[in-house]
Amino acid sequence: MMEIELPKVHPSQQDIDLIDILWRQDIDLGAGREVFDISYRQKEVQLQRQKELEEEKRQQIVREQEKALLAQLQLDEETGEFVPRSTPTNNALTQANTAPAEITQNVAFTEEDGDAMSFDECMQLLAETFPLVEPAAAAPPCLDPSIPPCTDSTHLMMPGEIPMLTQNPLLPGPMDQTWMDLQHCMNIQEILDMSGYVNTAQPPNIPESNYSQYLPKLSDVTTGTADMCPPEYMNTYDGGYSNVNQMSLKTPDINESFVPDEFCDMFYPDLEAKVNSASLPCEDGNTDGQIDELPNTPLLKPMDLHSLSPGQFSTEKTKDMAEFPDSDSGLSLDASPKSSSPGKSLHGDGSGGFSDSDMDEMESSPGSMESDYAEMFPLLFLSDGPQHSLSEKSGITLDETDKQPKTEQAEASGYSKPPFTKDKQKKRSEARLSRDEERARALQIPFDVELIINMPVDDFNEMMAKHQLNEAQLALVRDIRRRGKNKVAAQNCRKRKMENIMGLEYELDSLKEEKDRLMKEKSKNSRSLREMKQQLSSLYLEVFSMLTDEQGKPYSPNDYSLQQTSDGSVFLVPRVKKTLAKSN
DNA sequence: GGAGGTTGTCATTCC
DNA sequence: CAGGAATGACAACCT
Repeated sequence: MMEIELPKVHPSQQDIDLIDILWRQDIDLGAGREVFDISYRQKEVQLQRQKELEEEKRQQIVREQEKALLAQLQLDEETGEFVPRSTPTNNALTQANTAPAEITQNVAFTEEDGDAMSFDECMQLLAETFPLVEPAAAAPPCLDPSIPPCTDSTHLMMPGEIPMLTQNPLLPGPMDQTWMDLQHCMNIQEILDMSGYVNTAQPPNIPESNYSQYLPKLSDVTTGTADMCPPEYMNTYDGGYSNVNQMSLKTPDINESFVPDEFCDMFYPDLEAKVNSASLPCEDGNTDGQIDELPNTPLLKPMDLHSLSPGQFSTEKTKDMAEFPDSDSGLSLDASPKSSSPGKSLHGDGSGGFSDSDMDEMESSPGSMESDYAEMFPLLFLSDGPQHSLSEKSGITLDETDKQPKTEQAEASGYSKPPFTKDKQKKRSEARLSRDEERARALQIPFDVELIINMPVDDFNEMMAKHQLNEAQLALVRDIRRRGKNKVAAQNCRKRKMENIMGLEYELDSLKEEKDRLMKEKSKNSRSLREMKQQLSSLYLEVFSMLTDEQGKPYSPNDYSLQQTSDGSVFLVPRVKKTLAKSN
């Protein structure tokens, strides 16, 4: 389309230019919209949320696992029914990993063996002792899918069969915590693979690197934000998950792991989500790849190539000085819009002062000051070998100044795309940048503004010392540097602020979802517990109905209760005696 | 023409 | 102490 309108003088060269321009426009467009377009931000946020959701679910799986394990152990400590063997914590954890049937087998009355157990306690014991009665009691073996379901055998001990779950979940540091979480996740994956829930093993997600931690330059701001998760935000979540994990270890919770359906609900969808989102890191990689594919911008502007000798500053320079008396002596005071207005020029005559809009006009007019100045005030700096090496040494790249002439060239030659908002803003930005450039030129400062801003301070000072600038020039150069630094800082600050806001919004959403999830889980557990109690109650009564004394009379559940000793045998204990023992 | 967003700049604080 | 990052506030500009 566009080529038709072009004079086909040098088709090949034009094609190349066109490709280059379009390519740059694409790059600019992509980067600009990523940073500034709210819809793109939201997409990025959604992407990030998806990833965080996976992370959360993965942590949730680990949490559930640890909860399920420690719930049993905690149950011991709270009720005193199950006396943990005098083993180290690891052994206790190992025991906790065994099936509930084994736990039942380990049941031993404490020193209060003679004490009465509550009805619920008895029923719980019964439920675990006679798992055939109701499915809920048989469910615990499904707690850990890696363990073959324990049937009616009450004398099976498999302490060493579950090595992966014997790891101490309390980990020393955040890195180790993250790594162990990943290991847990992998283990769960393997478990599910073995149990046939998942077909393919999913490699563990590589811990997300904090892309946002490295945002020192505007170019990074505009290009490196495919992953928009703010670092503070990510760190907060990392820490938060670690905390939750450790806190969950102290939370006894039996019910949620007892129901096989729930088990499947908890694990399978998450892993599925994991599989579905496995391509996310690749996207990041692509983004990075794009960044990497960006051409290494030359250190110097094309304009710089026309460097002239210092001696070429001649009468034209003075004429130009007269034309642009906005040379505000380099005082930062003059940088204020008021002082830059014609009427308030420090020079007082107001004849040559120009406002920002004036400068915009001058900048936007074709063949205007930009090129004129380039000819009139070539950068002396470039004729200076040492400084060049300095800039190379410091790795300074003048991206904006490198791109700017290209864009102008494209616009001038009719290649320009439709006027995007971003373009206008970019133009405005360039115009603002040019304000300092104009001042620098007006004061005959022989350095590029970008160089002044981006140069390391040592090199900058060296350069200042080498070129004997007057006070006004020195002040202006320092102001330009300060403003340039501050401009980038302000951009970063705003970006950070936006990321913080988005992160907080996401955190709020996550907390709401977590609350809903916990509420549902609570009601589900309550329902399950209620059903279990009913089943155990009926079982208890059924057992009592089968017990008779010497005369063949049935025992009354009101007068007797069932208790189980450490060797698994069940005794009928009179309730009166229990009450008395308790009172003691 | 006014509201809201964007950007640059200044002042200030902190590291 | 200088340099610079961070940030609130303000103004100019744009949509």
